[in-house]
Amino acid sequence: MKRYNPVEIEKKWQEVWDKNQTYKVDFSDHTKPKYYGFSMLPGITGAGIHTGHGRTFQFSDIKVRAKRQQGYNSYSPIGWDSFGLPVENYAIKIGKKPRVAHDEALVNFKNQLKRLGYSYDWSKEISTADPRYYRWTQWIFNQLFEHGLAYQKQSPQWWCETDQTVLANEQVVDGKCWRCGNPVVKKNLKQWFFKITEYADEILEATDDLNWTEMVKTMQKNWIGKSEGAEVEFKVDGHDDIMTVFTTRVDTLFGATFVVLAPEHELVKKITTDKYRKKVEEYVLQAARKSEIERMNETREKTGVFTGGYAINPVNGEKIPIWVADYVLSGYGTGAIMAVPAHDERDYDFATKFDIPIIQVIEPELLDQENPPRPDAKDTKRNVVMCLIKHPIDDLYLTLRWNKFDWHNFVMGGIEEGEDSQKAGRREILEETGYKNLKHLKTLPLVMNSKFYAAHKEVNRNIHTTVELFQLENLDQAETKREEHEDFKTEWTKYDNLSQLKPVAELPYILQWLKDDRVIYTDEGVLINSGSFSGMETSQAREEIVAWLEQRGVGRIKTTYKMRDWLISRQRYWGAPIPIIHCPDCGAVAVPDDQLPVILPEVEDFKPKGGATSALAGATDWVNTVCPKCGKPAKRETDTMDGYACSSWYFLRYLDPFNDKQAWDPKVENHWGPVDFYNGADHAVAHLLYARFWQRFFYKLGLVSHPEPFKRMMYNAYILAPDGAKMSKSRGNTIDPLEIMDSGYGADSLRVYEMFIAPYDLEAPWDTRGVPGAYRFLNRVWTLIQDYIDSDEKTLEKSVEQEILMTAHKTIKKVTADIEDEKFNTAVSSMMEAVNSYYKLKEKGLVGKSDAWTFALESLLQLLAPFAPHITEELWQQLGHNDTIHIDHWPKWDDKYLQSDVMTIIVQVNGKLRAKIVVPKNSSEDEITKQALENDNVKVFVSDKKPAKVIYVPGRLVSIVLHD
RNA sequence: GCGCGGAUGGUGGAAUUGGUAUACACGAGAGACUUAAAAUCUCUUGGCCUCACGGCCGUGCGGGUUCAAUUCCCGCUCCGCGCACCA
Repeated sequence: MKRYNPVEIEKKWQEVWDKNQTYKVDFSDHTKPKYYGFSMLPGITGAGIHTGHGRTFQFSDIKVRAKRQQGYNSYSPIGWDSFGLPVENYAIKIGKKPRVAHDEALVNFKNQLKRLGYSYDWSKEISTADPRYYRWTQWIFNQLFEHGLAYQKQSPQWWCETDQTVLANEQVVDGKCWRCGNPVVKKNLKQWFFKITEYADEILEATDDLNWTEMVKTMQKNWIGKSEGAEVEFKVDGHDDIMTVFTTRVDTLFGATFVVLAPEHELVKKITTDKYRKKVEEYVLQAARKSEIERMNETREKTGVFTGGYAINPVNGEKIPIWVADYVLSGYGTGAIMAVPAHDERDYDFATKFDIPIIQVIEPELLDQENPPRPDAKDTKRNVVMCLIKHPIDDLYLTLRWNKFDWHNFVMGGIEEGEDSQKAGRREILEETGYKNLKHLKTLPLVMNSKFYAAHKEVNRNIHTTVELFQLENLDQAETKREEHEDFKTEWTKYDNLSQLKPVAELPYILQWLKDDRVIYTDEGVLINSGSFSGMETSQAREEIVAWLEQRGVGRIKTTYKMRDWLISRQRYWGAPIPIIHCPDCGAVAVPDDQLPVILPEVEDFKPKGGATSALAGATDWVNTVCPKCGKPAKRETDTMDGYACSSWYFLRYLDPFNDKQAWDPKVENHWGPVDFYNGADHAVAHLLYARFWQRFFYKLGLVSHPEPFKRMMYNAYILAPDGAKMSKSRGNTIDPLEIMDSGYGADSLRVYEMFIAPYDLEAPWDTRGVPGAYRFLNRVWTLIQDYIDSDEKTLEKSVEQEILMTAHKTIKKVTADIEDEKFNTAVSSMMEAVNSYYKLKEKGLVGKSDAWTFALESLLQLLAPFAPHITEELWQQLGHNDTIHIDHWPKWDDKYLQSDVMTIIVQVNGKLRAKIVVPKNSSEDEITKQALENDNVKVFVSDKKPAKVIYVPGRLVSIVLHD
């Protein structure tokens, strides 16, 4: 019997696959359905890949391999993200030129990936730094430029001092550079942008329908950050200037008691009066000096200064002060806001700090769930005061416990003509409780509308409640004159027990107020203090107030996005040159398509110089050229493109990698696009948004057949290091797949463990004993099949044959479904179960050549092939097959083998498992329940009691319910 | 702070529409084979009680719905991730 030697057979089969071009795809072959899948383009670094990356690549390999076996023409390409910061920084580190450093690192990458046995079509390998590739990246730039989607703009941008370049918003994480982790600063520079914002709405709308990991969809939606609202114009008092603000809550316009400009806002200088100029200038300067990191780490303590200017609220003509504060961002909306402190937390904090009035303009509408209004009762409307009365010393509140109703609440009463709520409160307290010496502490700054059925008066109450907090100075009581004592008793209640009061619909707000001394109502409700709009629902008011403003030309509906345009300029050498020539007469002129590629010139010193220009500026021969339009001397653009540009279309180049007439042939894309399966553990926002943007642009140009590039995007987790930390080279805790393979376990064991370790979306720590475990499993598969090969013909007993076939068919069904559902870990488990079950028969000497065994073992190999391609190919051949197992070999199951002629029924007594009974499949309900009740153990628990109920769930259980 | 996940043995993790909790693997223990070890094979392995049959408890905590809850509902605690003054 041959022994399982993974190192030997893996080498052998990798050579055979290479030679036979087993995984090579013929694009023109349309005889089979296509399947196009792969993982995110690997970025070249000095470190190579670790087992976490390996797992990521393997997910797509399994999907593609399974489809290939299922009769699809499966294409899994491979390529390299060769341009960009990681390679350049690595080159600087090892003191070699980027091209050389890249080529050397690539050797290790290729070796790793080849040894892992991924089914790539290596004949179509691409690299983004290959001029034959970036020629078309530049061509796409020209297309965008031509369509007004690439433009140059001077603006403050993120700048990384360490990497000496600007960064896109998406590449700044928590105020730090995504690459080096150092804090970034803002620099005002002239930069190239792609106008992704033009596609924001389109991309957003299409997001929900994508079959993508939900988290990624949510992140993208948040990143786009669409918010629908209105612009409102405020006249500046005594100026011709108009101050435009953006708001999503135009319904709160009557509650605006001040307006705020961002420190960078252009109006700040103009409207500041001389008296406040010094302070304002100081504040603006200070805000500019603050790094973003400082702003983020700060507590949210509001700061700001008054400008001396006033704005006029268009809706009521009120003059309200104009402030400058850094809690208003210059880059969002109009960089100016109307502040409504009653209904916005930030504005509230600011207003309380600077003593600015707060005006409530929305009243919450509350319904008492336990005592809802009754349709047959009369409706009564009242203004009411609710009195919270604190004990003079202890943390207790005076409450009323009602005799006839299940009520427990605060002292309440109507506010009468000529009374204010405080006065009414004092009167009610005296009348109902007799307490007379109280001091008023405060008023809840929120009047609430609530509706409930008042049982003691048999009417529906619709009340507007003002809540007053009093404290007793002492416990002196006057005689209470009324008979109300008969209705309730007074009671001191602890703060913690106030939540049990009823009926008090206002309770949540009251409790929050007592606890935090801060209640800001930001939800929907009904307008008050809002002129002719009072009484209107907020949603309706939003529409009507905008209409009102629009009529007068001082406002309009407006949609704003958080997403900004994509900044693509990089002041670094190692990237695709931006194909632009700056001509003194013609301006920025695109290099004509037939002159592409603009080859990245060889330079001696490629290191960043730190200025606003890249190292390319030093290549004078290259920089100095002539204008393609007028022929006059002109200079080339020296910025290179963001590496993300290169990786935003590679999935299209994969479909036509050697085309030197066009980026890809739309006819090929029409058959092979879009990508059926795509996965990765990074780039949830940046790369995936950029790729979607470009795909949509290409779609408009008629170059691709679908508006979305990736049908399925599976966002997987990375495996953690054995120490539970993130695997990283700097921590020194990475695990190199080569090391594991070289130690004798081979790629297949590693691959099986990678899939078995955890579900794809779970971060699980790497267990160094996991690969040996997977090896044991494969070794059992090997032994089992050797046993079969060495055996003679055998006639199996019927029951044994049935058992084998049932296991085989069950496993086929389970693994097929699990791969489809991307539950790779349970797919492996079920194959292990099958092998364990076959092994038991083997130990009994029951393995022998027979149809059942042949089917069981061959189908097992076919199911295992995507996970462990080498051992399965070897054993497939040993079983006498001359073709590869990896093409067109997938087993089918038949449900008829899954049925057994008996079934196990669980018997529960009072919900507890008491017995299991085995009954023939066709038993009737009566037979089964009868048998259940006759079971000895069941009898013990039923004893002499009579079952009150017997529930039978067909094929599952009998549940016997006894009375006490 | 807001949003979204999650919490199951010593460990990684399984469990259709609510219906045998802990599949599979790792680790641990015992045994077989062996001069011995490794490898391999078999058995045991949630806790407590019991000679055993079996019983009681058990899926982060506290309640609820149900004949029946890891699963559904309400309230909490802790952990992870995302967003973070976005008007």
